[in-house]
Amino acid sequence: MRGELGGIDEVVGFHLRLAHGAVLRHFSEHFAELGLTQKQVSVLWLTADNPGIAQTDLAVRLQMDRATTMAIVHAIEAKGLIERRPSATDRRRVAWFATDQGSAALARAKLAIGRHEDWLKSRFTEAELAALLSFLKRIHG
Amino acid sequence: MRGELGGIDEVVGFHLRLAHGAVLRHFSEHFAELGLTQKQVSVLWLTADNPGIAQTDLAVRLQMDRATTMAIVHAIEAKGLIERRPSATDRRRVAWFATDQGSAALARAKLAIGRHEDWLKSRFTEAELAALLSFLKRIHG
DNA sequence: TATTGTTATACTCTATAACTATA
DNA sequence: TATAGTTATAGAGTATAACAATA
Repeated sequence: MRGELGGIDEVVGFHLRLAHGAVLRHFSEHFAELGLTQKQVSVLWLTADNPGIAQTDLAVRLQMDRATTMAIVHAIEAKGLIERRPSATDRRRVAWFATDQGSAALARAKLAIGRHEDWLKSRFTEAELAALLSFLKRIHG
Repeated sequence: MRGELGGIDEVVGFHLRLAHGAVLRHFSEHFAELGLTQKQVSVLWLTADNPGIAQTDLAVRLQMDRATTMAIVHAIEAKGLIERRPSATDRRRVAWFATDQGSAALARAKLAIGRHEDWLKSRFTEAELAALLSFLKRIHG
């Protein structure tokens, strides 16, 4: 029944939070040697796949505030993994590109995330995985 | 295929993070007047449902570090929503109980969370919801 | 020796508000 | 007026390390 609440175990948001925490914990514990957080890898990955992307575009893709995006972009810029160039058409914008070092770091990160994803996916059949992915996309729009 | 990674959109953990963020954002934006975070409500709820629960038990149920649990427990203790009593059998332990004020706050929070959950659940059929819940539980164990 | 609660500390993520430069 | 980037600031959540009291 919708709209009725008994114990906290019935709350979908509760289990979503625990699941997210478990996955984040696994990533942090197993891939600390990467020197990159999940979020930093996301920004690096999106930048490598979309050369010249601006911070506002990254913010939209990652559903983050502009200021939050700044902090993450600047953290991986400081590591030398991405670099900025002025936009040719709009001088307010900054175009971001992965450096060679960034591409190499991303390749390493993808291997780690591949193992991480296999650990996560091992619980599910292919059909279940497709359903889960569809459900999650429906939640975040 | 497992073990292969193309774009970031194929990464389950990526969508889990976005979904979690979207739900957290909806809760924060719509129920700021509660004066309680999701996490604080969780602790209050578990305490009300399990009178005399200890911090370590809360930590296990919420998959948190003891120190992290402390911060949340003490925050809602400071609001007067839960109170401590020494354990009768083990003097190291603290037994936690919801106060009358805490029970009232929890009742209000449950109404808010009910609306929040309806917003979340509106995307799914009953069968899909059962599947989603099962998947999430499988992830966090 | 192990467990419970505690404190100090630090890092990540998140957001708001206000500012500058540009459109 | 609106947008892009920036900075300052603050709060929430997370974790590690070390300690005292108790088991």
